[in-house]
Amino acid sequence: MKERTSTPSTQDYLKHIYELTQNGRPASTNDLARELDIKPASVTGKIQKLAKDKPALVEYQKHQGVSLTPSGKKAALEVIRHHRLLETWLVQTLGYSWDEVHAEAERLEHVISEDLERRIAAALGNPTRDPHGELIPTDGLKMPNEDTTPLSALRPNQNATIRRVSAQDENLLRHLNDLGLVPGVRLEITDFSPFDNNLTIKCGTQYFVLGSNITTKIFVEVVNSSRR
Amino acid sequence: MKERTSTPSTQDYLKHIYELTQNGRPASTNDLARELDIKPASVTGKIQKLAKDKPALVEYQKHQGVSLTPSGKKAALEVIRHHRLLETWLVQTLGYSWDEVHAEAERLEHVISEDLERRIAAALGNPTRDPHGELIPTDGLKMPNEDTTPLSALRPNQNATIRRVSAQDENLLRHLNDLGLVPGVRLEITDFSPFDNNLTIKCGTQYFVLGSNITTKIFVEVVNSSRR
DNA sequence: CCGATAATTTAGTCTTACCTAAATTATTAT
DNA sequence: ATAATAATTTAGGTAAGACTAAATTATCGG
Repeated sequence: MKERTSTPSTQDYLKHIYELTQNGRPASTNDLARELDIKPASVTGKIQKLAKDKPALVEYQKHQGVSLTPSGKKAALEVIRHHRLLETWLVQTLGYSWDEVHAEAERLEHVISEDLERRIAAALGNPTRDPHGELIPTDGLKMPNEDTTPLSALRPNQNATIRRVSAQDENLLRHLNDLGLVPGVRLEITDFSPFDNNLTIKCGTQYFVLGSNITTKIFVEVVNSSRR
Repeated sequence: MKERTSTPSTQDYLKHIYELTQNGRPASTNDLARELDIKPASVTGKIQKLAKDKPALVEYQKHQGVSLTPSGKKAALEVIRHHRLLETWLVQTLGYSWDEVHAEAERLEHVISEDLERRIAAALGNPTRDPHGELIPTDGLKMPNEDTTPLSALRPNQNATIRRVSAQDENLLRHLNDLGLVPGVRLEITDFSPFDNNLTIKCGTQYFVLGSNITTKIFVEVVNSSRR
């Protein structure tokens, strides 16, 4: 999160707790504060309030971190659905490129109605992924399953298809777009350097050497071939 | 304005001052408070701040009411442009009817970027009027001129074309839509009752008797015919 | 196990913007 | 003109939600 013009909303809290919590463990005050670009002490205050609201949106124990209750998770998925539908809409109907849409969607996601959400979804044909390949929670607020691995986990001779790119940095996204490393694209690992964890991949007729700053953000579906 | 969920933004203040000020006189604290659905005392406080900000967005003297400075007017026209473009977009691309769009646009108008504004305008072919016939301020934030009269000012034998309907009430708008009293439609005054100010109009093959609650909200362009 | 360091929480302050009630100013009718 | 009424402003209170600094609790290497 870059810089803050106003105070983070409850929805912002929930969204970031959802993301930070994807690893299975509760989110720390510090990490949340970094994401929201406010001070850890302020997070503690807000979290304590969210935890004792009724219905409680988060579960919280001192020094143990925060996680979402079922209603908190619903609210988080709602915002994420908004965000991803909006990004898809901006790209498909107004000619935005995938690196330009994040900030705009970030502001719109909080104010669109359920009615508008559904109309946008319908107009787009109820898409299941946004322009980055991220899954869009369903109307019923279920997050679809997905079986992907970070590109960084692959080794020479493995083949894979890019499913999603989890990044918001505009420059990085533009760069990947220029290289053609976008969802749907097929690639093969041709080399791995244990020293710096660089991967060399072959993509169409081109070869790229990618550092872990990139390979940890590209998630692929492994194609079980050339395994005999 | 119906009910308030959050605190009115500066943009809300400016937009309503703009509207209330269209009659040439400054807006009163009371009227503003009613529009914003907060108490007059709260308006005074906020107004005093806006007046001494730099650059000042409003001009203000105790007990004399508020008006917009040039920069305040620019900011107001910006929001109004957003609002009207959004309403047009909702109607034209997502199948909303003109009575459904107000509340949604009211929330979106504050968060869209100039970039998105221009893309929406371009995608719609840079429209000059919104679905209610209201003029959309230009990209350069000039409000186009218009020469219309309220329907209530017409008298029998006059002919006119509906240009805009200045109302947000959903029921009223739906009603007018059902009757076919929408921008572009031609009508003729056939009767006037000085007692209750009701007008009878002929519109196509139908006759309607309209009270002043309606006739003051429909603005028309008078056709100089049948005047001999 | 224990001290050093890092992470987190508490306590207290500040700002914003609402509210109500009281005081003031303006307007209107007699 | 003046009393009654309406409109507006002031004063003081409250609630959020940020901040800093100090206190507390956890974690980790030796």
